[in-house]
Amino acid sequence: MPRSSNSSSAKGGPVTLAMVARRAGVSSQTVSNAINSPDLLRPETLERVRRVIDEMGYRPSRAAQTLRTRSSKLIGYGIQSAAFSYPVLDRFLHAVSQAAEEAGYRILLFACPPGGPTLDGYEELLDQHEVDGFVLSGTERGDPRQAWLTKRGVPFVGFGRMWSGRPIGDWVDVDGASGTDAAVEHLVALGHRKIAFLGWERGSSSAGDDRAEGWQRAMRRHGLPTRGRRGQSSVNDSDVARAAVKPLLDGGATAVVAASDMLALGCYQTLRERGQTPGRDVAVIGFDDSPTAELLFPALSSIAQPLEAIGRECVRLLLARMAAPDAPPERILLEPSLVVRDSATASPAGGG
Amino acid sequence: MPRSSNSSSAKGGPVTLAMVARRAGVSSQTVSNAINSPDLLRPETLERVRRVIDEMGYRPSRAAQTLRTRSSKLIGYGIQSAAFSYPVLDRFLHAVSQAAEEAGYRILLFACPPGGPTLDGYEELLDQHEVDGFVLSGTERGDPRQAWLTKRGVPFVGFGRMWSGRPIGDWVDVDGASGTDAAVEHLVALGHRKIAFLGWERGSSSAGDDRAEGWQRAMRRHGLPTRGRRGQSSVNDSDVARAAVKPLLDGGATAVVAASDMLALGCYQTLRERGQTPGRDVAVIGFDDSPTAELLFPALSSIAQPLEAIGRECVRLLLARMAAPDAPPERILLEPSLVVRDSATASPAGGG
DNA sequence: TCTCAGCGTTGGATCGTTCAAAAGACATTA
DNA sequence: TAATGTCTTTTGAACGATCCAACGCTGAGA
Repeated sequence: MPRSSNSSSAKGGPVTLAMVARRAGVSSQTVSNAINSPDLLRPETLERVRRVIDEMGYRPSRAAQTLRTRSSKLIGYGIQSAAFSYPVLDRFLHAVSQAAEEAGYRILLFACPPGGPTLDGYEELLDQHEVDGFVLSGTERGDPRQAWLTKRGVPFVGFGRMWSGRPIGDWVDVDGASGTDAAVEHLVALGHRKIAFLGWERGSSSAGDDRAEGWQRAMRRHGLPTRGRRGQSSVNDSDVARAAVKPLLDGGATAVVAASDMLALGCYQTLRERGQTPGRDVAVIGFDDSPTAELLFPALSSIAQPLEAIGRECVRLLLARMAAPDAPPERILLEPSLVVRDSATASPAGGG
Repeated sequence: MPRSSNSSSAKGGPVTLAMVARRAGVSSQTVSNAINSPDLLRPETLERVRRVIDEMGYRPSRAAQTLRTRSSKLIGYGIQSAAFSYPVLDRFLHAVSQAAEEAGYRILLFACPPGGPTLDGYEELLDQHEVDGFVLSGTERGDPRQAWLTKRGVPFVGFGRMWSGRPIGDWVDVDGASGTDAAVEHLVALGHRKIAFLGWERGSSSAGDDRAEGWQRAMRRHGLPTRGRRGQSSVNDSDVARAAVKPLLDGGATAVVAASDMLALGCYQTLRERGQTPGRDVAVIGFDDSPTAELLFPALSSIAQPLEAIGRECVRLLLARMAAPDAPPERILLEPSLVVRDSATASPAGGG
């Protein structure tokens, strides 16, 4: 089957609908139908048209489709400045892209200025009809995007719960509380009782609060005290992170559950500085399962997010919203999974 | 100045060229000229049209522009499967996006299947006129993309030298050799003589070979032997990485320069396993300056790539290629910078 | 016999923009 | 006055697809 490409570099320019139509001896509308509503055609016509499409290597022009249908089949994603580094962004983007492509969509990147996303970028993309919807991430309290997009009737989905006052919009999130809960369970089973939590400042990050919550409820369930066992670091400051670990260790903690792998690393640092060995003297569990986790010594136990599923669900919810703008919002909470490595396999040194 | 938005959610649909024209009392072509060739208009007409454009919040429809001009103002970037994790991808993508936007372009993501990029994704994007060009990364020997794109006359730029036989195409790369050379210089200044290099298998990665080369030439310049001081790990296997470090340490190396932060971490692991402390017993320098480098204990010295500059140059070269398809190829080699942290500040323990 | 819905297909209008070329305005020159 | 040229604006036709309203024909129901 000689399937030549629709290359515009080949002589004669791109293959158009009309060219296919002429060669197949039908009108261009019929060719269009062959692609978009094959059931309208008589089987033999369909067969013939399809063969010609294949022979000529025809592919519809996205620009023309977009102009006519007013749908670009593009999904916008604002990529934040690297200030707040997200170690698994590459996997997330790959997952979203792949899921989008399976539905005939693609991801359009645009740069969000440092210091939090503004609405300008979103407005420009919309006004120019460049995108059909958005995937948001890093949605925090006070983020104006959700309300603004909702008001304008723009489809969007958030990766991360959106808790600006009353909940609005669709989102997909990971049940962080469930993850830290499982981490505590694992540590308790090993015999740990003094389990600390190292997170961010209360209220500064909703995901952080969520993860703290899981730790707290698991501790309570086992009748273990949490008082004085919660350390608060500021976001993105490794010095503060290290300082925040100290009172926890001074309090005799034999295990630390951290709200991110970065914080877990701060914990490693402080332990090393004191001449202690992470994993042996104090068990550590991180969050995110970033690529470096398994390369550390000892290998860092961490709570892995199901990124492929997240990407899939984001796209699914977004397409559903486009199809039914007035349907009730849908929220998906996915389970993370605890990846146990050497940093959390030992029982407490002093017996708990 | 009441600048209302071009929202399609507002009643009446989007603002078009014709609507602006009617309101300004000119033809739509004149409005188009006001935007694309302002010098054709009489100053007072230009002023009036511009005011109306601003009042109505008009923004040209990208789809219509694309259809007419045959240029989508989009740049394709194939994001590889997460198998080969690249820790600074987020910073690279942000940099490229930002640079692209300053030139009126945006980045279109598409998922490359695991196991190396295929041409299908590129062909589809081209045939549908979705992109004007590509940014490639992870270009290795035997990569068919460069030759294929060149043959079809598609503009592209590589991040990473493209060494498939004779060089083709434009690229931007980091002078890895210069980076490892500087690392050796730094270590020599500290008094180290037995400086090992931990890289990947010879020939498996061109960037890896390049980085090895810099180490070798610096060693030779100082009259230091390199024999038996080069360790070879396979890509992406931390066990092999750890094993590869051992002979280097057994050989009495007091410092290790690694071809990536991942490999440097393997080095940390092996040292810890032997009860040694990285940075104190053996100096370690990584490559990439991934976000975790400064969070390790001791903080990992690393060679940082100028990602913002890389993004800017990629876009610049790509646009130049589009403007002049037959111009001679341009290659940019950027200098990385050594970031010294605790892992490489001590003189050799035994005196070198 | 007449109407009418359904069949697979078609022609024409349309989406919003830019290109090419014609047309108008105005001053200059013969 | 008419011809010439320059500067500014308009007209008409694409770009390549989809939407809509019909086409002529058949068979079923009234």
